[in-house]
Amino acid sequence: MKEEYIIVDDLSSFDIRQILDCGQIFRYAKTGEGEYVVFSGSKRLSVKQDGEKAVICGDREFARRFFDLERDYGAIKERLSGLPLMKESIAYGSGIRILNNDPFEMIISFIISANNHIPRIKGIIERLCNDLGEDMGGYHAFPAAQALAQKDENYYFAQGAGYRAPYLASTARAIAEGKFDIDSVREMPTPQAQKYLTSLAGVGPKVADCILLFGYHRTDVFPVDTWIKKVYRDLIGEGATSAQMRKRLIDTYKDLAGYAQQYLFFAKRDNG
DNA sequence: AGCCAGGCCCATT
DNA sequence: AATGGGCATGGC
Repeated sequence: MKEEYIIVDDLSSFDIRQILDCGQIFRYAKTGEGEYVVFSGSKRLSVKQDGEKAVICGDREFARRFFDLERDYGAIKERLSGLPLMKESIAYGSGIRILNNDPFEMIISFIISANNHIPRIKGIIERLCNDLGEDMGGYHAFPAAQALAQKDENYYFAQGAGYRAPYLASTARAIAEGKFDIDSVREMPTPQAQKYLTSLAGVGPKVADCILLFGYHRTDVFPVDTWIKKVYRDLIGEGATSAQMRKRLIDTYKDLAGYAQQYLFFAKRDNG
């Protein structure tokens, strides 16, 4: 297999550390200073970044889409910078990009993420991949729905999924049996897509928004988690429910809400 | 040691 | 429609 790579020489909107650490992906590892390996579905990419450029090794066409390289993040940040709360968080996470990750992987991963710690989420997902994912020669793919559907909730308990175990078994089965059609989500307006996704066990409003944002690049959503609640309380005030926060934040940032959410989330969680 | 984590489900009101 | 208790696990 020939060695393919992409060079990103404009780093004004590309920082691999920020892209990976902003909470949108769980399968990656730091392999050195400015060096990372990243997994999505059955793919593996490696990235080396210094002060001048980033080099992405792996399937070029896949990488271009995965890292959302066609999109003008300068223009997005320019538009957002005039809106409330944005200036400082954009300055802090100026190299963030929203990945185009695999929808099924996002569904399973964010079910596991509910009320959980990121290091533990990573561990559970890694165990599932090693155990049930196709051996790609040196690493394992994310497991197919059919592989996950063959396991029952006892298995997921044993992998450390806790009370999410039955959700994983149920959702994997629904998808493997074709009762839930992952591709049909693409055709749905966002509210309908959210409603459809929440029909899956373990998927509520927040997890659905994460799936839509990271798996379908639907940016008119705003996942409200504990970190966003902290931001909201600090900057706006007490008393609002998650649904009220979500509505107000989408009203504020509109079609760019998903981007705004990542800048706010990362600045709060990474920087405090 | 106890609090908390990228919340959801379900019973109750 | 809205609210609140319960929940497995392990990092800190």
